[in-house]
Amino acid sequence: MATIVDVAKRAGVSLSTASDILNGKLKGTAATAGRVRQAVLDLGYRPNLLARRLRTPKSGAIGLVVPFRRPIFSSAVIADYLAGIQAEQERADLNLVLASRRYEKPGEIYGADLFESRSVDGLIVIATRESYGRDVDTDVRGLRALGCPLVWMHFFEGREPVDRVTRAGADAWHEVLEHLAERGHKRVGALTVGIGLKAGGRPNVAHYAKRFESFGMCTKPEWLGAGEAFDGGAFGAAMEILRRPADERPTALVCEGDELAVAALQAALGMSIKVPGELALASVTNTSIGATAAVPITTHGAPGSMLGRMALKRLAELIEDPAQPPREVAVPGQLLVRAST
Amino acid sequence: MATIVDVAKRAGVSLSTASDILNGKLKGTAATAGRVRQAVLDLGYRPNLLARRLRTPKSGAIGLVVPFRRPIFSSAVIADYLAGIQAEQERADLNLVLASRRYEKPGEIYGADLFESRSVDGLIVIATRESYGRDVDTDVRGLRALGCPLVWMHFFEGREPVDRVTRAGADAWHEVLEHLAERGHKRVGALTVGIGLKAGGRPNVAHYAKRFESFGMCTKPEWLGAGEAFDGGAFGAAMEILRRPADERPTALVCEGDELAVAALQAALGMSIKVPGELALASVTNTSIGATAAVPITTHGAPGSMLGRMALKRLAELIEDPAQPPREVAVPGQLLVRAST
DNA sequence: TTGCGAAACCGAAACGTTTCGGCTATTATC
DNA sequence: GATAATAGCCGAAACGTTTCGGTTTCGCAA
Repeated sequence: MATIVDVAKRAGVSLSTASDILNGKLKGTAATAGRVRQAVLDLGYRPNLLARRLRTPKSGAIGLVVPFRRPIFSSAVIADYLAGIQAEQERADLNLVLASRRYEKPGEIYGADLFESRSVDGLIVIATRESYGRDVDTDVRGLRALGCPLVWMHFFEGREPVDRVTRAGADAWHEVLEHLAERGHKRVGALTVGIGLKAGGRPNVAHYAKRFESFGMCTKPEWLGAGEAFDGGAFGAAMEILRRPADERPTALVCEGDELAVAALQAALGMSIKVPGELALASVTNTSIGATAAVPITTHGAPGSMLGRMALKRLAELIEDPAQPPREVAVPGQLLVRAST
Repeated sequence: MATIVDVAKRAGVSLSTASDILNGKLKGTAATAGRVRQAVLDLGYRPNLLARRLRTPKSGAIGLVVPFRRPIFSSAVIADYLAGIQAEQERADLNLVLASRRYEKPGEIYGADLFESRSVDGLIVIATRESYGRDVDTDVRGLRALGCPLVWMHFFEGREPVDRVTRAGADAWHEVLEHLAERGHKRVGALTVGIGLKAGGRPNVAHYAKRFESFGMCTKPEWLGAGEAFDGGAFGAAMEILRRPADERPTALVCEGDELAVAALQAALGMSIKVPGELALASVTNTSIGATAAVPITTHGAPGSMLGRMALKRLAELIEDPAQPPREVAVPGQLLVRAST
């Protein structure tokens, strides 16, 4: 394969001139510049990124750590993040290196191997429920000690300050409930996987109840264990709720994410319950699948792809200037009223 | 960060000795070897892979091309492949570089940029429906011209010979139908996305019908446009089928993949149709989600993760010895009878 | 014509490895 | 105890870039 030396030789210039011209450091005579560019075309020269990166300290790639046990990419939320990251990556001309391992050997730190071997300039960690129980503070400290730029996404249960991209989420429940209250709903159910409002993986039932009461609603929240939601559990839970007699059954259901809402939608349609006529459905976490459901789901918040973009942008900043103090980027959300309410 | 020079200096040996010892090319005296290893620990030395790969012609990474428009990772099939690829990658100690772009600029070849810049040693292309209509032969030829080791997965509509990993799939329909015939089913429906049996994206209805007839079954296949399946379309189609009066409704439903079968399952459960009592369900493409459904789905074929593993293994072979003629690795499948029939 | 600043161009060094050929010390063989 | 074979160790070159510092050339004003 052609190297820059071949190009230079063919163009009749020195190696450094060729390099400078190709990198725009030197304009050069119209004649020389032309010869160099022509030589590139003739020889089909493509710079060897390995060599380039060896010289310039950046690797031009970022690592994506998605600790997983099940095939985690099948989650709509993660897929949305990924879509955003990829879109931004294409713009920024960075490579994306997957490090979706389990990192469960003792002492192993999320993605540290990639950074230490200079394969990547920084990391995006998308911590899923799989990392529950893990002492993520150790990861954060370990990576900081290495000087590894890091942006954390999704669940974080540590105490260490760390750069994160989150949804400005505390208001989602509020705004969705408000919306349902305006529509006159009094009996409202909740379908959640039992995380998000309180650390530890269990829903704070009292907390839910209080929020609902403040809108004059009564509720009976239903939740699923972590993971169940993906295995048809959400569908079953929705069926359970909807099988109640019509005057006990909620007139609206707030779900933690669009995936749950879609499951509930399918349960309702299967039981010939009209949406939104007999059952309104809303989700508090916007996901791409909500928009394309049989009845598009009212939801809240910025799309996950936006969060992905922000994460990559922030990481690029950190790589540029690693000395910045950790900062949480909260992407503001808003209510997206769709057909399901 | 410490380099191998620092290690050598600290251990009091020459650079090349340190390198040889660390790479096992040289055993060395117990004393020297010990000093070198200790120096590595003391300094926290990690080899700079960029430099290593510059010297040795391998990059130690493979590229994963998943042309996508929608967030494609949310497909259970792709997620399964990925899981297998990752499992194998972890074993083989290769990096995985994502190139999930659209590659839709004219003349752009799947993943060629990655290979030309020596970022990867080879490519796995997972062509989804998104690449329909693309002239994939150009991609195959282009990559071959570059000398890029290549393994193709999933849909392939080209003529060029190419290394592929496929399911030994033609028999899946046969075996599943046979199984249902043994169970005494006469009225069997089919739910498919309309590809696989014939190029061009349309199902060959006559072909289906003939197969069914050979088992003494009558059928009325139902199909969905590409993409619809993911947007709740499968669920709707299943509902449509199941709403027919009980003596017209099929007693069994064969679905193209577990995802469709799960959608049908949910539709059935919602309509209080017992599975498998009143409706048997089977899929002809094994996917991880079928096993964990509310009623585990009878399915056929090797799991997608196995295909992923095979693809990576084959690619590793090709990287080792690129001169091999293209070969199709067909992973044999078998019927997996589960609760749904 | 002279002087001067800017631009063009070049050679060499550097990035951190691996590897090749050669030298020396050690061990094995007779 | 002499010689051959082996293992230990080393210096230098190489991988393909970018970049630094320098020299030459050019164009323009005085």
